[in-house]
Amino acid sequence: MRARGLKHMAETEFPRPIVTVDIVLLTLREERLHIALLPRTAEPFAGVAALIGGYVHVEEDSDAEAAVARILKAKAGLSGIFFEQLQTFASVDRDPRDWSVSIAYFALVPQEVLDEAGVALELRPVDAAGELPFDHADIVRAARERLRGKGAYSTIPARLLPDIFTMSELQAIYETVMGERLDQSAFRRKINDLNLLEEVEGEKRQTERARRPTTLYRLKAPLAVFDRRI
Amino acid sequence: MRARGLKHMAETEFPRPIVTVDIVLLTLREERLHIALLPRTAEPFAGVAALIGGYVHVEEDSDAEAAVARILKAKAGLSGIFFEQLQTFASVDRDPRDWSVSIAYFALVPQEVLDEAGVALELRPVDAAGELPFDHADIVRAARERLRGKGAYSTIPARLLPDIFTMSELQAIYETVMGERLDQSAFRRKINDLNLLEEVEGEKRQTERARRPTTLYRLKAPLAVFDRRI
DNA sequence: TTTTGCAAGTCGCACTTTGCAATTTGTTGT
DNA sequence: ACAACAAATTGCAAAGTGCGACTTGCAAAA
Repeated sequence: MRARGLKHMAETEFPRPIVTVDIVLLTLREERLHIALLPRTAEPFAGVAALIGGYVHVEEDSDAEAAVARILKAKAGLSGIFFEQLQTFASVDRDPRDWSVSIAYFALVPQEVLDEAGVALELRPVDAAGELPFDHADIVRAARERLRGKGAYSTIPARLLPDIFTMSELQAIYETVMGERLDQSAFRRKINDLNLLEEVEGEKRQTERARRPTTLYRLKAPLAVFDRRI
Repeated sequence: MRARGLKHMAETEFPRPIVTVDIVLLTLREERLHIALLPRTAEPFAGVAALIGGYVHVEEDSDAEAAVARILKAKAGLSGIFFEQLQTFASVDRDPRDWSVSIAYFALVPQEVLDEAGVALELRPVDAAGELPFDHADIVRAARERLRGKGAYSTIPARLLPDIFTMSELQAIYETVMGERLDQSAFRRKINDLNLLEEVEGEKRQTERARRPTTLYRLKAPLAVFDRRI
């Protein structure tokens, strides 16, 4: 395979760029969105906190999603979480080594799942992430915008919650993702009209202090898209 | 630059995939969306009509958009037209030569501009494009969906029209892009409320047969996004 | 036992946005 | 003058939304 790649590079006379994937892994901590970062293990920027990412391994990965799944498992101990392609960043100056292509993904994980993964990730508030190497700050910004944009029209934000959740938790997630307060009665009406959820019977949950027990729900479908804003 | 690439490939031990850009160039012919294709000049699939595309030239292109602009100019005689990144297709089996990455773009061009370019492009209805090499059928499908999706929430469809157009032409474009009929009075009301257009005074146009002269408009901003569907 | 506090969940109503049908307007050809 | 025809507007019912007030179920405090 290696030889084959080099052979064709010679034939076509075109030097090839570096190809990597980078993952903007978002989760919720204390009501705020955070990105998960890892210290880089190699130059350039060795030791600096950066997006989870790595080279595409052409012998091993059948496609870019396979590379993402492999890297999430190996570097963050996560599998089966939601991710989707965000945007590709490709230019001569984004990496000091060479012309480079980063196929960027964004991924969402409930904080419970991240805790269980038991990997030492650095979490930073997504809106105050500080300095990041390469063009990772741009990538994070693009992810934030995409989540805000698609969040209002889909059940993607629910991927930040465990499978079973309350209506208030769902509303809080949407508020966080969209960065604005939502009216409670309108929110419930819309969610009910859209018929996205099913009640999980019999398992009313009590929270710390005394209050009316909450109905629990789960998503009927893993992903639903609607054509009006929530 | 070439040597630099090879040097680092050796250092990192990772063979690099092929990197290309492919462009889904859409235009309007007889009220229908068409894709513009070009016969391939090299193997594989030499002579077969395919998406406009080519290798990223790392010595020449500062980023992926520069590669797109270069290729559009060289292969289709077009410059200054609208394009935006669509999605990246990256897998071991999409190109028989090697593991390959195609950063796909979609572009919109008014039919008048395409005619003036004077390049022999093959136009096929986007919804009946027939056989296409590689995974180009998937890329076209993704472009069609993206246009339908974003079209309803932005002035992107107007990029299929000349700078100056009538309200009916605009409505017809939206109908074509979204694949559904729209109510005339509701459409006009919405467009006016959104305050996207400015009247071009004094240049009322007459069409073939006798009718009330049409007001002409142009977009105030090259691209506007709204949060309700047209 | 009653009261209080609190979030869950519902209701009513004004206001806005939409979908649809009918009407009016400006032009040319007969 | 009027027929024909697309451009453009109007009126109204139906649907969707924002907002405040109200009811419900529970447990701790009185």
